[in-house]
Parts: sequence; structure tokens; C-alpha cells
Amino acid sequence: MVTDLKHRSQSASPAEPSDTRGQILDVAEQLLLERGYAGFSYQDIADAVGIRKASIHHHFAAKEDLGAAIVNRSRERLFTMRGSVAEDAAGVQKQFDRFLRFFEKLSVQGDKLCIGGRLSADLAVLPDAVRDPFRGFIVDNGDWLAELFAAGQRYGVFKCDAEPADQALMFGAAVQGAVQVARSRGDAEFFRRIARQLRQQFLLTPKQN
Amino acid sequence: MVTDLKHRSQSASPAEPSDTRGQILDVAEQLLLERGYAGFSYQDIADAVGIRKASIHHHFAAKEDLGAAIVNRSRERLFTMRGSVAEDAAGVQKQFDRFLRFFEKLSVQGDKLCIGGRLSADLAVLPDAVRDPFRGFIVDNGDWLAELFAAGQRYGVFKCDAEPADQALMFGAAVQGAVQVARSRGDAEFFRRIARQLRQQFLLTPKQN
DNA sequence: GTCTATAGCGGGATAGAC
DNA sequence: GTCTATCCCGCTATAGAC
Repeated sequence: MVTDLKHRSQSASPAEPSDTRGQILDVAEQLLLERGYAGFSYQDIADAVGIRKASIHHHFAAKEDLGAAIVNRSRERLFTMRGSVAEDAAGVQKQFDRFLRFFEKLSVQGDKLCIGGRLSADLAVLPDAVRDPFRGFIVDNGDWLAELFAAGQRYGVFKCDAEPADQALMFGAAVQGAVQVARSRGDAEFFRRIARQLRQQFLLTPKQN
Repeated sequence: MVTDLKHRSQSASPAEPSDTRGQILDVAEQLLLERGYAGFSYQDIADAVGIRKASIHHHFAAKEDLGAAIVNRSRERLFTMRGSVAEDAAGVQKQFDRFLRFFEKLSVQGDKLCIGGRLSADLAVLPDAVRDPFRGFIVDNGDWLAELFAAGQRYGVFKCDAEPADQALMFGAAVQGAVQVARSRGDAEFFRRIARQLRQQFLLTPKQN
């Protein structure tokens, strides 16, 4: 279950101009994904939102509170967006597709990593208050992928040549690595090539696109 | 060709106690892989080597010089370690294995990323003097993997169900992602599971191990 | 809830003695 | 080649007026 959060209403980005807390959260998340946890400052956020950096402390007393809030929001977002694993072939295939497309969009829209890849790279410089919820996020995500692959084999969507849990693990790693490779080569086309390859590798009836 | 470097003799770690420059380079590389480019300081290095931080500037005037030196050394090391792509089945299989094992060792020995994953995550906060040689490193590595997979199909080591260049891309991404996943879950066993999966996926005759 | 002002720290970098 | 001492900067965080 997802931890209960006070500010559920701000889950959907972007926040309204009147919602300062939401704006801070949105801006901080973008900066985090682009530059890493140590790579953005309250000053950067203040400039983007149009307030003074001291004011941010009113909404997030310490930076680690802000970091934890970003992680918790992502976790909640993931949870509601993907829903439970479907119980028929068409549904599973759709979820598989949506998953891939989510990362493709990230990769295309520029210089960002997904929150998983980002914080996993920052792990050594993360305060406990951020690292702990992040670990939960990672486990959540892995469990869901394993379920998806199990269902996919059951309903004849995926090839059955290995343990679904191991396939899910490899698939997750490949997607994460693909985002990175595409970014470091400065060319989103690399992500698409890898995605096509993954579809051929795992799906019994891969679509063309 | 690898750019000519003045200090080739320090390529093999660890450096002797008398070789201060080499020691700085070794320590800095470890810190970089663990914490990222912005996550380590001249002070950290000074403490580990047992000198004052001002002394480091004598060997590396600015931090970006140190960063560039680490990248260039890694590039050179990769270049000599792997050699040219073999021209027979046994040789290719051995190189494929060595490649996987290199990352497995990284993953097992603890809290580190490979230099590719590390700097690719730090890309947005990297000075040009570090980013440029790093991009060269990435391209080098991708080219070599593509050659390896082409040879592997030619000599019947790998399965032939796709363009070798695309397979190489996906393989590289999966390995990179696997290092990250294993690290963020704090369990090197995940890397081994993914590695086994990759062998089954690509090799015609995967070894048991 | 936002502001000005400032404390306190650690970063990279430099000057100059030895 | 290493040292001490110092500069200047940007960071997180706090105090207190409005």
C-alpha cells in the first residue's frame, strides 16, 4: 500500500500558479531528474518559481524533506498510473507497451533520467530520509514487472523460454540502461532501437512500430 | 587511436606509494565511481592519500583536469584490455565472457558503478573538458560491442535472430542497467541473474555458470 | 507565507614560504 | 613537491520583521 500523503491533490503536474508548494515540487523534480540530488539548490528552485530561497523552507524545512516528497509522489503516481496487472492477453500487452512508451517519452524529451536511474546513481550521496522511500519504490516496481511477465506468459503474450521473474529483471535493467545510453550518446533514436529489439525479444507478436 | 598520454606507466592500478600522482588518480577514480563527479572533493582525496589538498593542485591544476585524466586512463585501459575482436568462435566467446565478468566483479565488490553509467548520470554537471573525452569513450565501447556481435554471428557463437548492431546495443544497455539495479537493490545476486539470462538470450551454447 | 539578512560550512583555487 | 594561510564562492539553514 502507498503511504498516506497529505497533499494528494498535487499529484497531477503541473501545479497551478497559486499552489506554491506544488510548483516547488514540480520544479524540483525536473531539476532532480536532470542534475541529480546534489546538483540542484534551493536557489535554482527559487529562481524558477519566482520566490526567495528562504521561502522554500516554509514548505520543505530541509532538502531531504523535499527529496522524500518527490520520491513519495513518484511512487504514488506510478501506483495509480499502471494499476493492477491485467488478466487477459490484450490488457497485458497494452501495459507492456505503455511501460516502454513511458520511458521512450522521457528519452525523447531531452536530458532527463527516470527517477529510478537517477536516484540509483545518487545512492551514495542520498540522506537516509530519501534513500529509504526510494528503495521501496524500486522494490514496488520490480514486483509489478515480475507480475506482468508472469501474466504475460500465462496468457501467451510473451515467449516462454525462461523464468518470468528473471525475464522481468533483465527487461527492467535493459530499459533503464537504454535511457542512459540514449542520453550519453545524445540521441533518442538509440532508445527506439533498443525498444524495438526488446519487443522482438519478448513478445510473441511484436508490433511493427 | 587512443590519445597519447604522458603518464602511461601509471595505467595499472594500484600506484606505488612513491607515485603521488598515480595515487591521487587511483583514489579519485574510486571516489568518482562511488559518489559521482560532484560528490567527491580534493579534501577527500587529500585525506585518503595523506597529503594536503593544496598539493593536489600541483598534479592536477583544476578538478576538470583530474576528471579528464580519469576518463582518458579508463579509455586507454579498456582499449588495451579487450584488444581487437577475435577471429574465431572460441575467441569471441571468451571476449563476451570477459566483458560480462568485468561488470559482475564491479557489481559484487560493492557500491560502485562502471565509468560509463556513472558519468552518463553525471552528464548534466560535467565540465566540457570531462564530457568530451567521455563521449569518445562511449562511442568506442559501442563500436567494439557491435563488432563483437557481428563476429559472434559470423562464427556461430550468437543467435542470429536480429541485426547484430541492434543486439549489441540492447546487450550493452542491459549490462549497464543491471549494474544499476543490483546496486539500488543492494544485492549483487541480481546482477548474476541478469547475466545468466543474457547468456541464454544471446549465446547458442550458454555455459551453466 | 514571504521577505531581508546572516550564520556557518565546505567547495575549488591561489600565493608564497620552505 | 609539499606545506600554511587565505580568498571567494555557493550551499543549507535560521532568525526575525512584515
